[in-house]
Amino acid sequence: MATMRDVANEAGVSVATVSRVLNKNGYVSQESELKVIKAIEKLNYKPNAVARALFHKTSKMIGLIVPDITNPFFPELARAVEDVSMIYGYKVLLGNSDGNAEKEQTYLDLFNQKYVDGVIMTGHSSEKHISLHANTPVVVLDRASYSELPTVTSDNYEGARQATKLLIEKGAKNIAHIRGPREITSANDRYRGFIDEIEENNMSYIIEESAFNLAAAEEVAHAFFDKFTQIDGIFCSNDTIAVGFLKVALKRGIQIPEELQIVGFDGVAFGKMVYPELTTIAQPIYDLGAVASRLLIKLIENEEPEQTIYELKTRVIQRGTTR
Amino acid sequence: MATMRDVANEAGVSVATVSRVLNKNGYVSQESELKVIKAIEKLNYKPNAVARALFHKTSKMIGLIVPDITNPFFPELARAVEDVSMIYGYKVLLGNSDGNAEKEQTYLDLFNQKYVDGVIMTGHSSEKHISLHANTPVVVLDRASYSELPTVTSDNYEGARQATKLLIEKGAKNIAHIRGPREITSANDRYRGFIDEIEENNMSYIIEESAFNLAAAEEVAHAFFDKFTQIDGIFCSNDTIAVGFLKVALKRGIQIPEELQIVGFDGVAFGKMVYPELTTIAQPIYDLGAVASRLLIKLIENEEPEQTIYELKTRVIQRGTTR
DNA sequence: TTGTAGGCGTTATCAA
DNA sequence: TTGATAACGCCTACAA
Repeated sequence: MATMRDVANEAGVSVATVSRVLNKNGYVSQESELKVIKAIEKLNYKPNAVARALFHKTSKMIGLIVPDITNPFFPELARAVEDVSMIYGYKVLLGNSDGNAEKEQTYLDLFNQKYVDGVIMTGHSSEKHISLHANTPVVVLDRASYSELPTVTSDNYEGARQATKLLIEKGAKNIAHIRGPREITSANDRYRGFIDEIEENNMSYIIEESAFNLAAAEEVAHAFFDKFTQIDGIFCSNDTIAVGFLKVALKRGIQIPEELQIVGFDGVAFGKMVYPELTTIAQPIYDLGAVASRLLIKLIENEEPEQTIYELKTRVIQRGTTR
Repeated sequence: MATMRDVANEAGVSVATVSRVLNKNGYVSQESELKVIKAIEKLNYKPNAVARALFHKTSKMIGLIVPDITNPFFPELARAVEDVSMIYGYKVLLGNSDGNAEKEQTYLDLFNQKYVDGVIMTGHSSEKHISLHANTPVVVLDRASYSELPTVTSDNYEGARQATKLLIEKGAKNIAHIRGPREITSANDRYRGFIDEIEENNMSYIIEESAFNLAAAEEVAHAFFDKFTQIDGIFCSNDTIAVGFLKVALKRGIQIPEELQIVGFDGVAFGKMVYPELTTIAQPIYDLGAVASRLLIKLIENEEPEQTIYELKTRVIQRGTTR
């Protein structure tokens, strides 16, 4: 690897001059500049990011912590973060926390040691624990906004109301909500949205709970269908649960959407892979990531962001599991 | 952030001594060691990874290039890479190449500038282009082994034979193969496996081609079912295509698996989300990533690896789309 | 307009 | 057993 020194020698100037043309600051004659540029090309010189980081205490890297990249919600988010980071010249360091505060802190420490310029945290572990180098900005994604930290979420409450309203409009009379885990803020917001909408319509309802994974959802679904036979509309707290219910319903010969309508939440890709395709409340997943990255980068670069809390709108996607 | 200097001052010794206790090399008295350890704790000192990297020309980071983390095959791979890297003290830098050689090279350059210790490349762009700092090891994942580079793949050829054999065993008489794009090595290997198996059984067959995405697959499927009505078994080059065909078949009222059996390839998570669940040839996705990381780390640490080419076995998973 | 030199935080060499 | 010190590659005063 060629160094600045090599370039300087090749061009017959000092390293300072090379640095000047590289960073376009300070005076440098046309002549010198040309020589330097030629030398750079000839040697295929690329500045050493590590040395730069050491000097600037800044690395042009951002850290991204997700609970589990294997969860279909997060790849799209990660993709967005990477895309926009790249545009602004930032690389992304990835960490899976499994929603575990200790692992989260481990990554935070690692990130600090690497001089990452900022971090995006998603997931639901309590953020009381998080300790980061004082002036490293953090933005929190898809998590409660009870904190002081800049936050980007989608409007889970309103989304849940949309879901419930849709079911009612489509003629469902006996509606159930399968809520997600109580530790997860977004699940709670969706629950509240459901309740408020249904009560405003003076309807009765049923609540069950399931973890956000397929096996759990199927188990809950079996028990559910054994117990309740009159239900003709289900709003599930996310698409995974919805698909679990859909599968079990199909297996039991329940006609979808004629006898039973199902609405999910998230808008992940596999909603289009099942048949009938899943009606769902889509979060703007890519946008969440993109907005979070842009916000973070503004924070990093000390530009005053217009806002520091974003709550993005959800969108109703009507497909085959509603009439 | 406390530096070594601070620790040295606090402990009343020189930075050299601090360095010695940190790296456990060289002589240092019990007494000094204790003082240093205390100072480290008191100041909550963490060594600066960037300075270390600068000195050692090594960063304890590995670069991972995937075509698109959004493609359901890669998150599990990435997770495996991250898990085992973490165990050995390596962090992972992620890049999406979109199968584009130029983007790939961009990441490679970035990685070089950051002193990454090794890189794992997946996807299908030609690797003639790849140029990396001479002694940075690379392992290639899920790609042809026509190269000199250390490679980890699964046995696509044999997997395709398993798929075909299964269809035949289950009584399919008129079998089609929906092959993947011709630029993709694994698609070609699967194609060959299909052909060889079917010819050994003296059966006739039909070949169609589809890109590896749902929309394309559905389109191909519609045209396919318009044209061919006798087909009772389809082996699809990956699970996405298989799900596309399944959806269209279901929509057309074709009984699965009674009238038509479908076998996919990959074993990704959504195969269990559809109903009937997808029968498939599973690649050991997590293992692929884990094996690749371990191999890479051995290469990085100059341990002689036992082998440099791995071809992992696939596994037949019989579910609902076969009898 | 250009070059010299010191420092970013660590490590390793060499004297003491 | 310990401490100066040079070096990793880059950047920025400061001097020339």
